[in-house]
Amino acid sequence: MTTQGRKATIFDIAKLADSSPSTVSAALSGAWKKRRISQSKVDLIRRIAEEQGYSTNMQARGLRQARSGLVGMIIPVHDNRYFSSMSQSFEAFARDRGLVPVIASSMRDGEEERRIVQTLISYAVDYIFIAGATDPVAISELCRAANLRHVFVDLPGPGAPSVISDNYHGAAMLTRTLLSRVRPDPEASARDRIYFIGGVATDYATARRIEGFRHVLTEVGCPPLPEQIIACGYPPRRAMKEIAALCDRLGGLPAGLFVNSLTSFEGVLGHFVHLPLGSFDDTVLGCYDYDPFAAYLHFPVHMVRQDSHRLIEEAYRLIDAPPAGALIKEVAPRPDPAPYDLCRSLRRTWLRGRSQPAPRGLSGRP
Amino acid sequence: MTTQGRKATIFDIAKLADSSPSTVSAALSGAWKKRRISQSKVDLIRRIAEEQGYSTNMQARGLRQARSGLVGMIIPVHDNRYFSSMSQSFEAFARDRGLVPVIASSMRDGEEERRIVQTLISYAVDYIFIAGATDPVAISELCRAANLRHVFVDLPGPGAPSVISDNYHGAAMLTRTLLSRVRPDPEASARDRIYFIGGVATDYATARRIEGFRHVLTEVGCPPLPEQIIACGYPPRRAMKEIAALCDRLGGLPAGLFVNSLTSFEGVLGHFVHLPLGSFDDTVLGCYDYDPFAAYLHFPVHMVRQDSHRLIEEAYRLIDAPPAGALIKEVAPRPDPAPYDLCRSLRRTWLRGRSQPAPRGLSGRP
DNA sequence: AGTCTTTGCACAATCGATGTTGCACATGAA
DNA sequence: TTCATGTGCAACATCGATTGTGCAAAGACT
Repeated sequence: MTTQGRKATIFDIAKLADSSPSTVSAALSGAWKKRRISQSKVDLIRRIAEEQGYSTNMQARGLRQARSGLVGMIIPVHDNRYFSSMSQSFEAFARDRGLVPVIASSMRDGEEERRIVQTLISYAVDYIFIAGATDPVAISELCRAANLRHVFVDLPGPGAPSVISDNYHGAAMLTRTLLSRVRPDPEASARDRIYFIGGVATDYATARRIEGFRHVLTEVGCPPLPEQIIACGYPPRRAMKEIAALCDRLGGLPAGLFVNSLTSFEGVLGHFVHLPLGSFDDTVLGCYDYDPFAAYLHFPVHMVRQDSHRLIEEAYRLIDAPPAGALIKEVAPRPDPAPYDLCRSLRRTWLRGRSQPAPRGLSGRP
Repeated sequence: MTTQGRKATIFDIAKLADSSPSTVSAALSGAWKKRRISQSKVDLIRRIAEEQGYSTNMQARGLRQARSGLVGMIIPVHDNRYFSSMSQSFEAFARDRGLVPVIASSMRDGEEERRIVQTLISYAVDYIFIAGATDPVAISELCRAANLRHVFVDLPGPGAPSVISDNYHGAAMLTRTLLSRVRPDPEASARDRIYFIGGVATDYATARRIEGFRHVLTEVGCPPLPEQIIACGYPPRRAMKEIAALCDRLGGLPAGLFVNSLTSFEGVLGHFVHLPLGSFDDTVLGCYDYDPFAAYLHFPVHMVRQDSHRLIEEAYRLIDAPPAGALIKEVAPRPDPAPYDLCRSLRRTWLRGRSQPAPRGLSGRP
């Protein structure tokens, strides 16, 4: 390509091809059949464009077409396996459609979230996904005003379709798993109960999980006391503080812990580092969300694996065929059974002592 | 705002303010002092714009100004703590500058990477960061042709500044840590050695880490044999296969394992699940990269913590004051000591049996 | 040959914002 | 009163693509 200062435009190509800008545009955009441009001219123009390293100026195209080819997605944070897996799927599906994904994190700040929506509107994104919305009502309003298609993921919102995990049944499932290792007893002391920690009680997802948690405990005759539910927000630091306070109150770790999210789990872990050895032996842990590393901690953790890929897939489906109202589509999560068994067996071995060390590293399930 | 079909433009605002589009533009863009627009007119225009829910059409502005306010970043994958932390920092710095971050993942596919660069160019991004580039030479060429500022991160490239981790010394440090638990012995059997696994040997970062690894081993009189270095690529699956094959060859796990990245570590873990109990007792693990959950696995892992925030900070610095050539700025990583001690002590306790269980959950360092 | 149709393309308006230019009016000095 | 100097703003060209319209030339048909 001619190493000029500026990028080539359709005008430059037109001059070189002895043709007009509109013809060049049609030839390169694929509209040439409709516009009856001859095959030979198209070939010529394509060759020259190639030589010149031409590429469409998307700002100009977008301005003219009142679209941008961008699709936005808002997530609370990037550095979290659940949301980063969503980003990965979101991006893959966007590329399949020839769209460019723009992913922004709100840090769970409602104002930041609104600013991001405004910005995306300014850039004329074709539609947006909002995952884990902090202020869904405001978002819906902004989008409606700008006539912008949108779908809520993970946390539902009004005035637009939502795709969410089946939090109620997922939580019930996890609670039952925890109960399989904690004998339910209505007379149990505070320390012998299961505690729910993390999340915001007014958030739909957290609320539904708490309902599931409560339902199962009630079912076995041990309805949770108010203090068994500690919805202290999502940031790791909060969970760390709360778990520390809880341990102080109880004189030790409780019999079971239902952690509401990976970020809260990070905080719980942050406290565990400070605990004396053996502290975890009589505690059973569950986490709503999956992380491949968290699944292999030095103490067993039951995890609920949300299918972020399917969440995103369904979200695209809803964007393509927008239903009228604020439909909510639920996607079932599944448990991740392997780690616990592994870890429990491991511990048993360690406790048994190493009289007959197993051969290192040869394959074979425990 | 008047609930029309379309969004308000400066023309609409001009009409309502009994003024002209250029005046509205100047009033809203902040250039009004330079253009001698009266304060009263500015106030009027601002009020009306607010009422109408006006927001600048960034495509039009970008077209006119030949800039977009977008900044791009390419990373290999989203769902990896190292890169997602980078995204987080990248985004924060971008917002500080009033720019909109566009983050894309290449899946370590050179062709995809080039397509992404082309796309970003089409959208007239102001500059781009490339983290963990797969084909840095091609990227530099594309950017130069489009006259696009760029910086390489994590993996250096030609023709532009680079910010990378001090892989050589980081790897040397990690190797020395591993050696503190594996007696170096020139006569050691294949199984009693330390193996390096993961990464691409021709990648700069991996190459430097291998150099550091080799240097330290050579220093203690045990230069690594060729088969001790298994640069099998980044995908988890590859590492899983290789570690399985290695275990089969050796009749068990080796004495030490230097894992080149988190993704490879995921693969290693994937194999460990299939191993019999007690397999890890005589193996010391190290991983170049940090993940908060991976730091607390059920067996000890030494981790090198790269300072992704500083990497990005330095990258922005280099973008702002672009040096002439292909300068390389190195940022020191640091070890993450806590987990190993914790885990080792934990194990000791478990092995000792539970004659006197520690009080659960009360604070106090091990 | 004359009319009609089809082919192949160029022209010009348009998207919304920016920034240069110039004009009308006001104020102050001579 | 006249000229110089400011002030406040509108007109217009521009960015690079898309798209509705029009118009020659070539071929088809009577």
